[in-house]
Amino acid sequence: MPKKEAVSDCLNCPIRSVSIFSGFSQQDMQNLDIPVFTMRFEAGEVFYQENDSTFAAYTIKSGVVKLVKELKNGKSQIVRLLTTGDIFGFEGLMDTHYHHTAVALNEAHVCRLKLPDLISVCRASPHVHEAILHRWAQALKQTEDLLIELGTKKAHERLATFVINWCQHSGINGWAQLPLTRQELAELLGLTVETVSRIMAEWKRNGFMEEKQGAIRLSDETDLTRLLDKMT
Amino acid sequence: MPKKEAVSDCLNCPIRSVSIFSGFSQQDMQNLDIPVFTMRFEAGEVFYQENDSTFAAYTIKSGVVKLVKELKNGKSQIVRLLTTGDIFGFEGLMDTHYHHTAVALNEAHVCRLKLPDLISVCRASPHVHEAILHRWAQALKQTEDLLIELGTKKAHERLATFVINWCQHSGINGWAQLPLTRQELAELLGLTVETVSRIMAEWKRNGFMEEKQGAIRLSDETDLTRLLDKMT
DNA sequence: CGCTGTCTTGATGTGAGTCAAATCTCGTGG
DNA sequence: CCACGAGATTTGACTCACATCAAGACAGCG
Repeated sequence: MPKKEAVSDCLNCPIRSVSIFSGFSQQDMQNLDIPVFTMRFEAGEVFYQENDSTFAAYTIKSGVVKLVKELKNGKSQIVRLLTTGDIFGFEGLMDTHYHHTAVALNEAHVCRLKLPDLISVCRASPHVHEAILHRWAQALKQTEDLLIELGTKKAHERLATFVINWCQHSGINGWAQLPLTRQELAELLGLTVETVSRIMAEWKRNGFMEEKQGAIRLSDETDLTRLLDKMT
Repeated sequence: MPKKEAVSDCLNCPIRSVSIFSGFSQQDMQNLDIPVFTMRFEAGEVFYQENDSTFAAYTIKSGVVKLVKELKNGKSQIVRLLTTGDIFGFEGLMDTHYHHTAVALNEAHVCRLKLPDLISVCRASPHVHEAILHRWAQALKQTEDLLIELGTKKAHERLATFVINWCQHSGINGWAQLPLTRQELAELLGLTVETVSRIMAEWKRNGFMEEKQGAIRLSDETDLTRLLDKMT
């Protein structure tokens, strides 16, 4: 069960600078008189399902969230991965139903904004409107990048691109928490569990990569990188 | 050479109802005092290249335009196909460089709006701002759909989905102009020319499809459709 | 009418999917 | 604290869809 923790203190939010309220002054924030709730979701918990009626939008304070689409044939495709500062559920601004299923991959802290409130903020503030436009653009770019991976690259290359990016973004002295199962990596990259497993196992044997309790580290980044610079 | 035809008569534009000015009244349109040019591009002509400095945005009055990305390894991926009513080059609103190369696939008539003008219109009119947000959302959806095709489906299915959609949208009594070469179909669907050619040739032999001077027709849509309803 | 580029077709190779089973991990309850 | 069991991961053997390489066939156009 997701837990509603508290009314958010947006004014002092640690991620405000990257949020949709980033352009706001102290004053603006104080005028922002709508309820925002901080909530905690456990790994595996679902924010909403594809085709549910839209109801609220979310900002991630910490944690990783996947947006998935399930197909009639039983397969799933992860469409986007979201982390701190990212927003989701904003299709509710223009559509009556969610476009994806949103699931927490690890413990996640998010702020929830009910849509009617969001809409009124949007109307009132060009800042927010603009910020949201930016987020859409960003999402599109991200999706296009993944599209290109799937359309033009082989299994090794897709996985290498992903792992390298992931380690760059969330790496602490080389080690990066990897909250995705092999299955999920497969669903993201358009592969099968077996293929993902085989490749990662191979890299670990090679010494390209280490893995320890859900975290990975690229031992010799150059090797894997060499795999990539032939491409892009 | 693209030909600048004339200053556009936006007020009486045949596609105004689907344009970003769709919410505008007669009055609004008359207040809209910025230069818009109608231009004609021939098949193969390039609107702009990826990484060019952004300069103008376009609305399609007629014709088909592809947005492509070229990779270091020589491959290309078509990221989106655009037709009447679609807009492109709008990343210029938030970025200094174009994200794709835009190419006309057949004779195309477009309206060109210089970015500084567009920005001022945007600021002045929430209508436009909102319309653009909608377009962005639409582009994202379209890209996600393609992503799913590439991530989860086999060659036959990808091609079938595409052809069926294409014929539904642009079909006149069954016949639909198909301004894409096999090569371009391949670049859109993450396949090779040979695979595309083989599959389409097979369908033509089977009687699933006919082809005549650059146009196609699904003879018995049910057969091809049956291929698909197992999926989605 | 020949040339260039597109499309088709065949022969062959291989990357990755499929099926199946062994092994590892980790949370749970005894 | 350990044993158990469910799920995740790895590995192997096999298959097959699609890429690759290599020619022809077929436009459309100067």
